Amino acid sequence: MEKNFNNNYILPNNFYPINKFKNYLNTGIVRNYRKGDSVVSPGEIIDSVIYVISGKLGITFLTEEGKKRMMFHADAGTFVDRLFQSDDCLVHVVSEEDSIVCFFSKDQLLEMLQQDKEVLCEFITSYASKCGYFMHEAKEMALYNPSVRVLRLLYRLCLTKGELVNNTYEINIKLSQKAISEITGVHYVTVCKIFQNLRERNILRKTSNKIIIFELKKLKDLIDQEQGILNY
DNA sequence: CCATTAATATATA
DNA sequence: TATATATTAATGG
Repeated sequence: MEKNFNNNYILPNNFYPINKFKNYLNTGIVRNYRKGDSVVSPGEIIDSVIYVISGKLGITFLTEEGKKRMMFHADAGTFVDRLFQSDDCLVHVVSEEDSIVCFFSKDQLLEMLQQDKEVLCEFITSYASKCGYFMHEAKEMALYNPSVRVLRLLYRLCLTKGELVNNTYEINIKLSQKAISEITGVHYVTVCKIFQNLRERNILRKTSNKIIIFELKKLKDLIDQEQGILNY
């Protein structure tokens, strides 16, 4: 297991995978969903852990005004906990791709964790990775203003996933402005303006599947100023 | 779908 | 009260 695994969960998906659950699929209930299918309706109580065998689930919650907000995505190997959560918000789980999932009840889960120490370790590690993501999220929201949050996300992505290619950093990642908006809580129009601004300053450029950073130091400087960067 | 732009409204320091 | 951010709506790739 890598050291520091807990620090590398920047995006709300690909949390630490629990591969050993695959050995116990026969003890749970396996179901197939098509893209767009609802897996758990808002308010529905299923008292299970939903393990994603393949595909991807999207977990959103409804605001009081009835608007949806993304919480995280559960990729293959990760899970959605609908067992230990205290439910004071309306969570909606939707299949974002054709997916195969396995429902484990509390008894089935506890049995696995008791039988197999490695499963226990993976489960805790996976939960910790998700917990770490949301703790970071809470800290960002509390300490930084919207545009700085976007800059910080880009900076962190560069440090962790950036590759130095002839004097520029390339982050090979498919990340839409809308996704960045969901992660940072910054309105998507504002995200668009931020990228426009960064492009004009020749600090970085984003394409649909790549972010190229020309001036990492300038990016850092903007973050350290702790101000908004949009001036019109 | 996703990104851009403008016009307008809120929010915040 | 100036600046930052959100909202809405229209438009284009």
